[in-house]
Amino acid sequence: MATPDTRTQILDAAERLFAEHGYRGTSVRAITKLAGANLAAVGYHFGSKAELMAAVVRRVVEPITAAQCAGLDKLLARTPDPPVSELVEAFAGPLFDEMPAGDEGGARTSRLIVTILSDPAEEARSWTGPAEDSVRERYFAAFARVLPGLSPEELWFRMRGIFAVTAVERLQVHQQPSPGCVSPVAGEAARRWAITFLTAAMSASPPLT
Amino acid sequence: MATPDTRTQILDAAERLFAEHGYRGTSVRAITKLAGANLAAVGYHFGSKAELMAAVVRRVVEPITAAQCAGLDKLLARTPDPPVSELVEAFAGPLFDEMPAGDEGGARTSRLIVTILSDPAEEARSWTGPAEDSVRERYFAAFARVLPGLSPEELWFRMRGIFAVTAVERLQVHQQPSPGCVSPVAGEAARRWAITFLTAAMSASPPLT
DNA sequence: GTATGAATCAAACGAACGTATGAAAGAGGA
DNA sequence: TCCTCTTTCATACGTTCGTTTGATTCATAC
Repeated sequence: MATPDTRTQILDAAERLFAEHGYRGTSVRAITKLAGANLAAVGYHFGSKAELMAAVVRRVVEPITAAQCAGLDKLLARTPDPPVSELVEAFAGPLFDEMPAGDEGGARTSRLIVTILSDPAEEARSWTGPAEDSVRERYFAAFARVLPGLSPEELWFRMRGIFAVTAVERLQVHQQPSPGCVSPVAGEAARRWAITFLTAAMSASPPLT
Repeated sequence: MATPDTRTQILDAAERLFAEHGYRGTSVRAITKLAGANLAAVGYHFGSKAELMAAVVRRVVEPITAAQCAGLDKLLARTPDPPVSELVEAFAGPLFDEMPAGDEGGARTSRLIVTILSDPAEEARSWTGPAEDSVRERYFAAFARVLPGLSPEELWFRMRGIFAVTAVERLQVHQQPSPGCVSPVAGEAARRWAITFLTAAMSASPPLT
């Protein structure tokens, strides 16, 4: 197996370290050292640390967004009113599935996603683009159609809930468990649990008042 | 109104800045400047930046944990098998309610909680203590009793889900909304939506296989 | 061979960081 | 007033950070 070029090795190292220590907790020196590259290579290949982060995020998020989009297309081609459980699966499933090659069981990707979402760095706001917004709006419309009793505000609330559960769940898989707390389960079981949990939550009747 | 002492002003400023920019994104200089104190005051009153963060977290988390604990006591004094909805409310409610004085609508607290949970800094692991673990285990036992069909692993999964939804939800209230996405709602409505959403999720039958 | 462009390298820059120091200021009792 | 203890202050130390520079290496085309 041929060793990948410097640019790719930096992307791999950065993805791993950003996921483990966050954007601000990762130094360019640590990235280039892990990648076996020179310190100046980041500037040469990416321009700056922030642009490197943007490239890392793009590489991770794009296949997830594409899978979410394809899943919705497939669902809507069959029927305009798919079951809630299948909408949930099409939306949340790719967050469990889509992993770049070399990702150790999804650890890097999941931590990175949470890092993107929760990083208070100003740069983080621009790390996702219009494609992600578009997919989210299409799912919103589909959910609104099959859950007509919900106000738009409450539906957005619930969609954020889907994201919260999948993201935090996958994050905690790779943190040491708290004492007395059973270690989280990765893989197929967690995916099934999440779909069950979220389908019930999405299907709940809105509160009366 | 008398201006509080330097120590309190530093705590307030630190809570706000840590919540907005994370632990690593906040400098001691920024904290003391916002507090109107001298740079060396952090070292004098708290010893180090990490110990200041621990003091901030303690001040925020303690009333929440206490309220969760009291709510469970009250519930179990009535019946050993409370409804799931009331367990959910007792556990998640304080995350919406307990706010230190001066908190602008809970913004600082909520962001800080998410910052604690998601900060990749090693120091963050020790920011919560045994009291939080203890409360969580008591709720686990109560949920296990009224949801006998769930394996311990799946129940832990669902409890993490409760936390994920409340934390991320409250986080997003104070971020700018994505384009096309209705702005999140704070306060009583969000609380009611969360209880509904999470009660349904917790009550779901476990997946068959 | 040799010229050319991309890629890599060691080294250094200025800025910002957390922390430490010792003097100055203030409060309270003898 | 004088002494003592707490608190505040300006300042500096040593590190680490992201970035830049200019030379060097290397493959390829002439």
